[in-house]
Amino acid sequence: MADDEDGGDATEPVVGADGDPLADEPGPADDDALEGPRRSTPTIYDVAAACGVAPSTVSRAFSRPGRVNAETAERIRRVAAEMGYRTNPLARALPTGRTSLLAVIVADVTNPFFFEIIRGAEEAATAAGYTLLVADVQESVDAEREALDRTLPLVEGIMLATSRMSDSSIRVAAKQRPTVVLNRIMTDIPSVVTDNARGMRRAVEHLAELGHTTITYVAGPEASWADGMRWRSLREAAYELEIRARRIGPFSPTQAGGIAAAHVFAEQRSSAVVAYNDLLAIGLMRGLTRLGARIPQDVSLVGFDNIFGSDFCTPPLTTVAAPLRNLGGYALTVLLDQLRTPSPRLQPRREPLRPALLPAQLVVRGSTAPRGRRRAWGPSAPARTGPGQSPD
Amino acid sequence: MADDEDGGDATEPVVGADGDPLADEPGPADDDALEGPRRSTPTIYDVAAACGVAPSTVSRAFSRPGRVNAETAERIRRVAAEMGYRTNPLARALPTGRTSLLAVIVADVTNPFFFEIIRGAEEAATAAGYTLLVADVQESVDAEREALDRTLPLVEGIMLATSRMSDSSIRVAAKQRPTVVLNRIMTDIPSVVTDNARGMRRAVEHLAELGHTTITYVAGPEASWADGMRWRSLREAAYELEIRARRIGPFSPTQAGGIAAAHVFAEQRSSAVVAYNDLLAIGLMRGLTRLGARIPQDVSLVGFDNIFGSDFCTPPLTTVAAPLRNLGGYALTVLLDQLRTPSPRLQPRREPLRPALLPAQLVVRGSTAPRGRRRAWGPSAPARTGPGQSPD
DNA sequence: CAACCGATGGCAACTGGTTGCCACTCGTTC
DNA sequence: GAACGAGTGGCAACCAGTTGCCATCGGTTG
Repeated sequence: MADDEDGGDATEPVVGADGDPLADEPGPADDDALEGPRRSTPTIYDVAAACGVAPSTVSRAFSRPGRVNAETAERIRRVAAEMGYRTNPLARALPTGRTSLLAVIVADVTNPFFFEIIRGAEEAATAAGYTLLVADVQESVDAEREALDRTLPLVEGIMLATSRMSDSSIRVAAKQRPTVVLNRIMTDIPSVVTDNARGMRRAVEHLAELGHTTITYVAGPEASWADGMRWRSLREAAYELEIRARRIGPFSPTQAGGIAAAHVFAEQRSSAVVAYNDLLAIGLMRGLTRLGARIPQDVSLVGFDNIFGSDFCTPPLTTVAAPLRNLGGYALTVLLDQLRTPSPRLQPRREPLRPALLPAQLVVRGSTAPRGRRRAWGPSAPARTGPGQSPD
Repeated sequence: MADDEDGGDATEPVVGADGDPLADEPGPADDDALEGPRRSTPTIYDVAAACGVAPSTVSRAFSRPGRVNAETAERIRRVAAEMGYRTNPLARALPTGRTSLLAVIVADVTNPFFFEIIRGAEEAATAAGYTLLVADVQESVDAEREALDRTLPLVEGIMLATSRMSDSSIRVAAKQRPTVVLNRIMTDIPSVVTDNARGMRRAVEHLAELGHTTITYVAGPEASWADGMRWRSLREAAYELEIRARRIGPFSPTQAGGIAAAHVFAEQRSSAVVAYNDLLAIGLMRGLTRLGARIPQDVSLVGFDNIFGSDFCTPPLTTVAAPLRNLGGYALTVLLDQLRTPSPRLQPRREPLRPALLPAQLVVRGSTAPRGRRRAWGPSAPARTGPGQSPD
């Protein structure tokens, strides 16, 4: 988070695009530096000539420490620096295949769930000398396949953060490049996931301690693995703690979905709710508030993921925090490990690969409270005249 | 926004990373596909041999429509498709320099200000057949320079979304590749900015219509161009509409900065506030609420940018919406224009380049209201016992 | 003194496309 | 019948590095 945009000086309130921003009327005087902008960067051949050595020696001076006499290497490096030599990554990549690029494919860059994942991955990649290529596929399987097609030949490895593709499509990709999947478990491809089960367990314990005896799970999309997993975990935890568990949904995991869920929930209430994710929880919060319920006095609400914004909705959301930054960073580490050990990929294995489970953490904020006595709210309840809800 | 993460099946609650995820105990039976994973993709040479033509003909069949006899070309394409030939982008890029890559350097991927910008840029890039490389520089000038070093030789053009570097550093980069800057105006490099002046004007008019007579501007970072511009525009608009304008700050444009600003503001109040950006505004909102002020009854609050979350804080924030998606998309278009017209870059020009100003839009939500009568709030006011603010 | 060896540097092939230029064919025109 | 020109295809150079292999050299060992 932190700093923000710079801005433009608008002393010239000119609106609209320049028709041809680069049109340059042929001037008489200032064409002195005719071939100025054409200066291309020097190559190892130029450096070699300047040093009186062979190009291969220059190449080795940079990429094979020790292979060249120390003094010679030093001289070459000095001359190269003076000439402003920079090795051309494309030329290096062609024979070696080492592009120093990694790709992360995210389902939706505008979903705050991914921000910290990208940040974590980028950090780890940069630290390891790699550049990260972020591709947004806007929740489309076709776009994902195309992005993969485009980037696969370019990169040394790929990280699929929440792929929408089938397992077999993922395997096809993994056959070509080292691959790691996030938030999804595959037995033949390294996986990194949040420990949803434990996170849910913590959430249920928290609600139980507050005296709640029935929990409603507001489900996300049916196709989501996480959704199934969270619901199962909730049920198991509730069983152990002797609490009733119910389920409504599925709903789209968006604010709109949450608002829709609020109406369904109003028909079959409970004092506590766990939502599939924060976006849904926030929508639910808005919907319930509009229906006259007070949170957390009437309904305690728990979300999942701890995305940006879950701390400044009102009340701030209690949520099971996914270790987003670590998720991205750790997944990238797994990818780097694969790059370092050039073992045959996707060999049929005796025992399935075990996923890495990263711990979730329950962040208790303002949306959960001890169970109060029952109170009327909702469409059928008498209109409230409390301190004005904002006209939204 | 929309869909969200998939999830892992946690029937096997195994924690931690696999030591060596790819270690494969040498099995006796399944090594039949010995050179299976080693199959490299076919090249134009393979295709040429299969077709009985020269490699150059294959190359032209793909990249020079019409240059090759239609039947021959068709045959080549068919055979290539059968063999699964895909042109190697690296090999193509080496002689031509056409990598089909563009880079966008953002100051902070976790800042919601950038989400839609990235999305817009990525959309435009993909549509034009380019792949977008997103680099996050975490607000660090050094990291930005390094990211630039790393990506410049790889890409065909760069988009600097809110660069922290000096103008001259940007010019150095622009000398090497077509460049466009966002949220910053340079006279010799194409710029795309939000029309802050008009946006601010609309905000001031809105507050004036609500009866406010004094507006406090809560400033962002001093180094920010946008900040200076917004303050100037506010002052000018206020002057014309005969309203008083005041200014406090600078503050860090974060939620924390906003909370700090709340305390300063409490000392010298006014009924209306315009904040440098939404993050600051949201922090301010939280800070003021904690101090006992009611928003919008006691203080009307306007933010800038309309970032993710500004609609679900309480009350929802009235804000000057930057056309984020367009900003990214349009800037990318400008970049593509430069790529298409290979004119000399950065030639000294008679007349300065005019920036493209994209219109902002005032989004009126719940944080602004008609000016009410003065009411006591703040640390000195008698403690309020209103409907419980959540324990945050 | 011969054989050997490690250190060092150069040669040339290789990565996989692109493209300028030339050669050939065939139909047209003077 | 010669000259011309468009349509096609091939040759070979080129992009800028990397790397296997060999030659040379000085020093060491038997």
